[in-house]
Amino acid sequence: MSKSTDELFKNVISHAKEYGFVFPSSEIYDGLSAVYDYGQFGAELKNNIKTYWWKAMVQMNDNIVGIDSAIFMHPKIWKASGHVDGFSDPMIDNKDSKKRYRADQLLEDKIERYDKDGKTDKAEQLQHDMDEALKNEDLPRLKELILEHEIADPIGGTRNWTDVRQFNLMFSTQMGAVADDADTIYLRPETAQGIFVNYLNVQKSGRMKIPFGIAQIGKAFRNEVIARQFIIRMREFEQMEMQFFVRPGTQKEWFNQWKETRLKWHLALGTDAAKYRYHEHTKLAHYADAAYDIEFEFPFGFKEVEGIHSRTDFDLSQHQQFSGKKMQYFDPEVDPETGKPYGNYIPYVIETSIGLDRMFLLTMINAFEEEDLSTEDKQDSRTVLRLHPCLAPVKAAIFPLTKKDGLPEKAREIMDRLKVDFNIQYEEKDAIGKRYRRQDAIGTPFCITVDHQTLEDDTVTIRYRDTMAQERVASADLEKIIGDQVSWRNLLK
RNA sequence: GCGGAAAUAGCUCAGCUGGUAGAGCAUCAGUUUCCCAAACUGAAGGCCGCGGGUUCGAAUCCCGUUUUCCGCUCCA
Repeated sequence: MSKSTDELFKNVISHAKEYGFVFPSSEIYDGLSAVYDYGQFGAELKNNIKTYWWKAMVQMNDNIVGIDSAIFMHPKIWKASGHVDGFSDPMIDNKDSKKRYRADQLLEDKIERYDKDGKTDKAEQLQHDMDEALKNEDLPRLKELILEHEIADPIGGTRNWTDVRQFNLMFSTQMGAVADDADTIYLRPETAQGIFVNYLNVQKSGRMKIPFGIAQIGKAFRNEVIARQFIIRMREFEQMEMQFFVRPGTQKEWFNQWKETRLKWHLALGTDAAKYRYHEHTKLAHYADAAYDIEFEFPFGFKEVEGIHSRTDFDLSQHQQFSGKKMQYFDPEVDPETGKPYGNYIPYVIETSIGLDRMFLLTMINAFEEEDLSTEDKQDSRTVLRLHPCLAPVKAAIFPLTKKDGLPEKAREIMDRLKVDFNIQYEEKDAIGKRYRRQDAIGTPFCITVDHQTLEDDTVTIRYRDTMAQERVASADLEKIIGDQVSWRNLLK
């Protein structure tokens, strides 16, 4: 990482905190690792990003509908999805080789070796001890066993082990007043399952015909071993996901289409296309038959912002098996090859899944500029967030040029008119230039100044964030001028 | 998780070999000015991340801990 990009990232983080975009969670108590809160402008920006996504996905596609499923779900769902078995392992690290192993697998290997060597007594004893320890979730005991049986790192060969730790990516809690294993439920580690388990409800109640999609925006939780780089990897984060249900055999086409559609969504914001790239997964997850990430070049390198995955019929099949409910869809359309309807099948799924917090950070980094405005006479600079007007937290700020002569009253009158349509700020403190710069720092695209001429002919000046140029316009035209610029039409057309 | 670095005002940082806590910007009140960081006057803001230890005395030295950043590792 070069020094300047490193600086950029730090400056964005400082800026985000200083101007009320992102704060460390629980900061007065020293913060909580990898948890962040959105401040007054951050919340607005985040909501605008959500709106852009929701409109582009749900409103603009008549075959996609949106839902909002609960964070708590039946625990069996996570068994069906593979999350329970995939992510609750006792792990141990070797301090010399820095390799991490599953503690139970190291012991299993040892048992096998005892068996091979004819030491069946030892094998049985160890098996018994291990089962006991696993059952009781006695992690110190697992380490004792590893030490007792002199198990060495298969790669490094040393026995310099850390303690055994339970790695479970899912947060768990108890439902019901009595703490009992049977009542353990999880905070969802992804929003996708909320869509899969509602697939039948939506399809039937909405009379949806394949191909169709279900979209959702919501929080997900992962107990990451390490979480760093600001809001790139958080323990509580927000996803915007869409699962698109298609006829088996057509998944490739749809996959390619969504891959392109989603990148276009990003580029419509005016981001430099060179900052984006696709990354193809070569090692596919157990559920996928194709997977691409859309990556963005953050100051610390390319990072995944969005994933487009072809999930086959894995999830719906699993839920059919675990729930005992049929997940099939009857497709009445006639197959030209056979001349008969396609009939019953479990749909294949194309998933688009974007990390909202990452999108937020991307937007901030992309918009952030420390512009040098120095002239020969004096040094000058400004910090400006060049946010797309649709995403800007505050659409316009209204300033009376001075605090006297009835200008504040006039300015407030205009604000009261505009605030019905737009998020507006009013400021009368400090010199006009300073107020302009303050608004630049939070990305407000327009500043409207009420001066003495306003009282005579009802015109105001409008000053543009990006060019810093000013224009005199009729106050009555403001709704149209601002409205045109912040209209979602600019992004969705 | 391992290794490295850091933590002092809202932000950026200074604070020497231990001896009363500092600056710039920002904030608030006022005067003045008025179209791009104005000036002046005044004010507020600090458990020097937290806990222990050494010391007559710790922001400063030592130990622990929390949080953050960097590298590895991890991320179905």
